[in-house]
Amino acid sequence: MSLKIYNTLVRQKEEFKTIVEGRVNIYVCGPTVYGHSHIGHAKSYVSFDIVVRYLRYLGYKTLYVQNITDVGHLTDDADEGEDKIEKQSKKDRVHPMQVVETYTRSYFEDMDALGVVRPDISPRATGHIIEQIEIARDLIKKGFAYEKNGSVYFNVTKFKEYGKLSRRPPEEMEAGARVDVNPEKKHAADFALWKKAESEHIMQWQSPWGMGFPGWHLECSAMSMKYLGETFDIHGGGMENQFPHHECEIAQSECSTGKQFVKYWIHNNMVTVGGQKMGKSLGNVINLKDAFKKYSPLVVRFFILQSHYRSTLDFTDEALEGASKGLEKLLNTIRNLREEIEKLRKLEDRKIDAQDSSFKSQDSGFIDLAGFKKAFGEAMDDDFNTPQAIGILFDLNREVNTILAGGKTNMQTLQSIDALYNELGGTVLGIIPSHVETQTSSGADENDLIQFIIELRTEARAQKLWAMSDKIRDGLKNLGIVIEDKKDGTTWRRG
RNA sequence: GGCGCCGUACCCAAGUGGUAAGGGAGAGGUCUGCAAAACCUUUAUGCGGCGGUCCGAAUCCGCCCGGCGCCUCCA
Repeated sequence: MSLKIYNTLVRQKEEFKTIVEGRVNIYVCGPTVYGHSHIGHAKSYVSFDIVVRYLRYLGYKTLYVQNITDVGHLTDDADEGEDKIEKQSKKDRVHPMQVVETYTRSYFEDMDALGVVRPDISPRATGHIIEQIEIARDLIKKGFAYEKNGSVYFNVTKFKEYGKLSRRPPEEMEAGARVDVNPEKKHAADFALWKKAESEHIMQWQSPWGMGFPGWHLECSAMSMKYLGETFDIHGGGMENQFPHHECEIAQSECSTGKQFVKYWIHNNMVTVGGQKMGKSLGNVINLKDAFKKYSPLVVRFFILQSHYRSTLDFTDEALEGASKGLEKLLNTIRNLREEIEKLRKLEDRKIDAQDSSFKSQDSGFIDLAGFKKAFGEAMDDDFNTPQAIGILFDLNREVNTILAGGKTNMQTLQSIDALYNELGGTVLGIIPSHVETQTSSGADENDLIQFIIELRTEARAQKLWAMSDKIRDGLKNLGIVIEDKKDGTTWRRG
């Protein structure tokens, strides 16, 4: 088996082949930082996090670039309207760059919480004005763009392949255009590479066409090609950006270089809330910081990965609760597994001291770890099928629980299982933390106190004082400590 | 109007030609003082409907019904 990726350019799954052997260059459209991130961002960046994690897991030396859009993204994609950052800065009465800084930090804070591995390079549009001007100049020189009143527009009629990604040729655009045609443009579908700035516009730069600022699409071409080359392997982004954003990126880049821009286009689907699209105009946007108050970031991540990245994800309390329970089940097993390993380690130390070799002869249930690993890989190879991969983790879970319950274990098997969980659920999916809290994993005074209370309860139970022992258990539960009586003693966890 | 997606049990969700993964919820059982956890069994002769192709279809084709998205904002 080898990795297959659904390429929007050809609308089907293709075998993944890198441009340079063993290396992958990937660019993903980053956020426009004028507000806090919402669950749509979470779905998008968790999805691409999986792409990057899996590529690295497969051994590809992966360079991941994701931009921060801090200028040029207008409130209207038809090159009209205000700059989003400037608009927010007026609202908050702070400098645009303060808006940018505030929400960039907020973005990374949320992504870190979700376990999203940071991009290798997070370039900002304002830091690449020179590169953007250079492409605009080049396109004018080559006859693909024209200047009008201090603004520069790309002439879509000069690029016969315009529309190849979104399958939306410009001829068809004109008829159904909803927006008024900008009189500066030769064709309704022409888009801005550079916009003339009015004097009150705070963010503006010197250019060959006077003071102005870059068009939204241009930054991605400039920054991706600067760091990844004129042709690179993967470009990702949200489905809604297929048109016009990505279509425009292709036009600018390919006309400028004369080469193919990107080999594989990956687009992730959208989040709906209660069956409806999530959008500002509908007022149903769920910010991550709010969502995290109710569901842990790990639950949100797990929930996202339980559906495929090309499917829409419906955000409902019922579904999140289900995901929360499911993840708890998975992590419970990991906790029990690691506690068992801890227990055996202590036992082993003692036995070795006593020169008793009988301990090691204990047999364990057979578990086909290689088979699970293979099945997991096949799921991921099939266009990053995380729901199926998670299903396999649950299959593994059942077998591990059976082994743990049977009590016939040995160190080596348990450690191999733990290593596999770490590899598949940890490194690749990022849903199994390397440290799941156990009663032995942290040694605070509080833990000793809990242990002491449990001992008292054990004594009460020995005397069959059920009312008392139940009272202790209920009391601890109210404090967030869950007690479980097992064959060989009582364990506890924070629940 | 143009382009596209989806409809799988009570809920979420894989499966895209070979006879329905997984999670949640529910039911029964084992273990346990009880509980929890765990395990076992169980819950779609059927995958929106109707036709068609095929030895064989949830999967391919056609029509119909229903829901949604992009072409404004938004990942």
